[in-house]
Amino acid sequence: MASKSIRLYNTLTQSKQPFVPLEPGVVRMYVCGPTVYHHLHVGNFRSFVIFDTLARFFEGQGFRVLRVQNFTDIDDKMIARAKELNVSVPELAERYIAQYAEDAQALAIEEPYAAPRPTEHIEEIVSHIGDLVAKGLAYPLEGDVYFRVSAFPGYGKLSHQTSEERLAGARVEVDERKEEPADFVLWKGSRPGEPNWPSPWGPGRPGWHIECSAMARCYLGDTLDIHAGGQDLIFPHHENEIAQSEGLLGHPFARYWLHAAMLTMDGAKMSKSQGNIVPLSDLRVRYRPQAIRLFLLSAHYRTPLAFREELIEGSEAALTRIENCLTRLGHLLPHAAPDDKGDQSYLEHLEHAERAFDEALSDDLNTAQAQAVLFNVVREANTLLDVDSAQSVIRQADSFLRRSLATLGITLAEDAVELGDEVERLIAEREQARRSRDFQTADRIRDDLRAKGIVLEDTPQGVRWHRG
RNA sequence: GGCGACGUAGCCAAGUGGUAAGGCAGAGGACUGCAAAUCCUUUACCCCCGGUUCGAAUCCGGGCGUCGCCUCCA
Repeated sequence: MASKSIRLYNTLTQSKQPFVPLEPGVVRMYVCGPTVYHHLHVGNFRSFVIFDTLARFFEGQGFRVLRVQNFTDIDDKMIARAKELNVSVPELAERYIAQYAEDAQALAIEEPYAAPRPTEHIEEIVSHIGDLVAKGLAYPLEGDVYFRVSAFPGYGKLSHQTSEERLAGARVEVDERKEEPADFVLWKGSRPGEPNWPSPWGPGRPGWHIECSAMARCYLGDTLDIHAGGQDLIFPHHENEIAQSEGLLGHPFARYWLHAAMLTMDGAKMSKSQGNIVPLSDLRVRYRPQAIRLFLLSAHYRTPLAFREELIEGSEAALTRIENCLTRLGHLLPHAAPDDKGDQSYLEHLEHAERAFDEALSDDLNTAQAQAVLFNVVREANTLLDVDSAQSVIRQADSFLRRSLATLGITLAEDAVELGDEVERLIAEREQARRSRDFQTADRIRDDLRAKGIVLEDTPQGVRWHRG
């Protein structure tokens, strides 16, 4: 059979490559996290959910995953926003890190191995910059420190464009003090009143790009297996990280660079600066978070995904369909034939589906394809349950669905098992009424319970209920 | 202008050489006391024009259109 290898599209090589970790069985993965100055929107979470799913898949395949995802808690935006809200920068950071945590929990994003913040790693950052200066790769300038792009020959290898090529279309004001327009800031001297830390070049704060280089190295070592983020980070952020890290250390910073495409809204990228954002904290109270996650994984991660609220509604319907299937499986299990063999051909079919599901995710994390496999199993299981069922089949279908959902990070809330005596009594009463063909009473009870959020469904195996 | 992508049913979206996954929505039907759930049926000239090939949504060329990055950005 084809190799079981996982293939990932590497932005660096612009091709899909078999994934081979540096250390067998361990995946060292750094995901660029958010700047915590505002509510995060659904678009931000697309990439976090995607790379969380990748980590879950690796784990399911037996890897140990060291996933680091940072919080940027100091930069110009943080300072400006803190001033706007009249709070300190650390207070601002705490507020939005807490907000992120709530959002992430709702979307079932697993706790990372580490969630570092630059303000807690100033020492490593300053030291990294100092080494770059000593090596001639950076130069101090009036309290700032800049990276000398001309001293790093590989600059442009990730974004596949040299700085000269970029210059042609440059529409940006160039800081005339810099040696070259492409040089970027590593350390930013502070102005009065701004948060600052001591350094050999005077008080200041880290530039944006350096934090990831320094913190990734700190937690994961000199070479990462995977470095991931949104496509909009390819340039300049990740290009600069490569320069900072490889310039200093002299070997590859990350072996696989993964980039998630943007979530779009009316054809344009969802982004704060364009003012077309939907904060996750708003969305998740209107729609089930699991449905939001299902939606975010409904397209392949390198394809732009169109966002509209009605699409989330569609995902809710799809999610309900899966849950109904699981409910049916659970409900029918006690009534099924205790036949150990079950339907042999269907069991084989399920095994095939399991392979197909893994294969889809192995192929550059094709979550859309994986979802298709999952929904096919839902339909086939339903078909089977309509006519016949054996316990072995039910158990296996149930376990396939649960395992697949867990891999995608779709965690289903189990209905509370307790209905309460009163409700139990009403359900029994309705059953009695139905048996005596008193449908008026039966329907009245059903309506009453529905009003209380308990939905009854009559099946050949007896009444079934769910909350809704 | 440079670099990188994309254009598949009403909508979202898989599929990189052998006549098109999946989800949502719509229509019809089966089942049901009625519902609910479920199942079945049903909707695609794969942007356009050339080329390569026995054969292309899939490869090549051209065109049209859209998006991203080049400035903070997941």
